[in-house]
Amino acid sequence: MSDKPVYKRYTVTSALPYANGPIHIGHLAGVYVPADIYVRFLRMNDEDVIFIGGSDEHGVPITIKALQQGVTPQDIVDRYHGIIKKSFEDFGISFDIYSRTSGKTHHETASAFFRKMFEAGQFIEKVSEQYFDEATGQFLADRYITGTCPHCGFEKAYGDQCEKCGTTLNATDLIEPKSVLSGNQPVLRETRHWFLPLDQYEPWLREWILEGHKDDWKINVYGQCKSWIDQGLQPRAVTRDLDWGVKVPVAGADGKVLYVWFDAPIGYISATRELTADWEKYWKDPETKLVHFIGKDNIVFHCIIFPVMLKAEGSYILPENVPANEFLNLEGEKISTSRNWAVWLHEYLEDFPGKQDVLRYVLTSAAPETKDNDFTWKDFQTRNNSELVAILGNFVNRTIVLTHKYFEGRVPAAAALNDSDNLMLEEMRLFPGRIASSIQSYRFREALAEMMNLARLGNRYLTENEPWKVYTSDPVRVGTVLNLSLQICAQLSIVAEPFLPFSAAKIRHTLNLGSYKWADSTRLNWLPAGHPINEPELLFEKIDDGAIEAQVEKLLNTRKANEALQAKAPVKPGKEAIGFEDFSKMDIRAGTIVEAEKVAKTDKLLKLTIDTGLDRRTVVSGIAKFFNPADIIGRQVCILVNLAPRKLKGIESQGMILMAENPDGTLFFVTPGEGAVNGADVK
RNA sequence: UGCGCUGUAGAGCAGCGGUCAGCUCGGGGGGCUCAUAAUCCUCAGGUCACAGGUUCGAAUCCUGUCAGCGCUACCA
Repeated sequence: MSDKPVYKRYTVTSALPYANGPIHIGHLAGVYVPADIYVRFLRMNDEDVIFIGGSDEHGVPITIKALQQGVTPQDIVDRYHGIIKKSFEDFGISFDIYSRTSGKTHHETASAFFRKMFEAGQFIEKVSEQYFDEATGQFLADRYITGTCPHCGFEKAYGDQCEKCGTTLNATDLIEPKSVLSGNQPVLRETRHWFLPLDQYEPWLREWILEGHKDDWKINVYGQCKSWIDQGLQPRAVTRDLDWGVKVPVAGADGKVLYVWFDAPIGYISATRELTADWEKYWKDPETKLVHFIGKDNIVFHCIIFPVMLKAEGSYILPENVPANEFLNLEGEKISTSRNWAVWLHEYLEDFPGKQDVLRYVLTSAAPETKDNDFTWKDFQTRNNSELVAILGNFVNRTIVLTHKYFEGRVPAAAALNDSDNLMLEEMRLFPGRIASSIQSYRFREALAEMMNLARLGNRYLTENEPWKVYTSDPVRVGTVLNLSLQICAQLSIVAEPFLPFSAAKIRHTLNLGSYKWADSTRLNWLPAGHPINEPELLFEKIDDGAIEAQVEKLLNTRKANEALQAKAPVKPGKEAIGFEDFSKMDIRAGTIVEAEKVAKTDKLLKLTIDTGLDRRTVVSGIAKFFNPADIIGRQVCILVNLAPRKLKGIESQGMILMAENPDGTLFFVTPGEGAVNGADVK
């Protein structure tokens, strides 16, 4: 960091949460808590810093959700924007502004941004054929088209991906495509779009990222960027045929909007404009340090695409760092908004009132900084009870209580210091620097642990000096010990501020202490002798098993509800009638599985060898989730033998095992029944 | 399929070529009693995912394998 330029101010952004659901602990741990720690720290250093957030409110999923619920997209985003904004405020995420991309300023800003690039010839225009729904008179986004997957025959595949077999699709690949809007078959129609030629920026990206940020970007971020650049960048469309979003501000672009990933990051700029008339210095002055806090899914957009946009536009600075975190799981499973598998911030705030700092603490100490991590309620409880309560809360409490007990709530004078005092003070002096250095290099977990070590130092100091024993013989010595212990509390109130702002304020109140800057944290003499302090109040309280069990119960209910929902899935509707000839074309035989093994690097596939009576052949079958290879060897099954061979993961599959499938996806073998010989004809 | 990140004591992490592999929580033992049965000291616990290789020396570098997660272009 030493040979880096010195910055005059900071622009800190945190990923714009998508306004189709509330905020959950994954968002917090990955993005908002670390960003908030960072900016609180900068503010304490008297840095000129703005902290930008806002809701990302465009994009197809929101229009789909609106359609499903029979309301407008604006209704959807209004609802979630409100919930999100309020929960951030209550939680103490200290945004300077929390804006939204459906706002007027944003539409103007994004529009102007596009126009400037457009006029400078920064886009490529391409005409292509896309599906158009004649009934509703609009082009269809890929997610608005369903049809039969050409790979697995699943009938509800989307235009971009088949959720059954996972294959990435083009809408035009679908067999019998249908419009989600009208149910009609859409027609292909020509449409014009604008593309950002990322490929042209490849040399520049190489220089800027691969050489310029080799050492200061996190390894996961750098690796991901390198991977993208090395694979070769392609032009990306920046417009869509949709009516929800920022209108494309170009003649002849009616019915088109900016694609959501193009407009969303511009939202950071729009929010800054709303915040201050002086916004340009935060975005265009090279002496401003721009930092994006994001999750790992957003790396490419913030490290490649948005920088290319900024570069192409020409007048903006580039991010100095993009500290992306990995993901947080919940009780061993991926957090999922749609499956309601989450701890929602607004619910947490209701269930645990006044405990913002507990969650901040747990999420910071278990932050997924280098790899995915797991949040469990048990861990939440343990960290609260045996760290926050036992180490930090207890130290402050015992110091305050002792001061009241022996000195009527006034800071006693420190007499002559002995070696142990001086040693302790020397250690104390080191903490602020260490914590600062960790925060500056985005190691918040480490910084927090260091802060806790200061409380540990305090506990050890008290225990070693035993004021409760010494008092009868040497009250003056006790005065010294408590004076120094109180100074530790004061220092804690300063260095804990970025992590635990609510508790830091509580300590300050108890100590009857004003606010201090980070630079004051090495002073060590904040409390003069005679200074009155307030009555002790507990910083943290124990969380009992009942509260934890209630939360776990809540999750179990969610899981049950999800399973019930799955089981309730309706039986598929019948297919259209076929003639006997069609049926008799199929050659189905009884056969026996003689070998079975898992196909490497797949979840679902088993490689089976089947004795069909006619021959022995290899069949690759997607049943690994339900059957172990060892359990099915020797089992008799029905097999379609005259199916054209197909390669799966490089293995040629010669036929298909007949399976019955429940609506929830559970599979069952279709068995010929006792006495059937291999090769028996099934008809 | 390709690429990226990750894999270290029961749990969460640090170390990333060279003193006995460290820290926090949990567990065992002891001390203290000011404190929310909290604190303090101490002990036990690891063939550093696996297999090869480079090196005087590897958790640390290289190759391969396995596992988790993500990305692979319209997904926010």
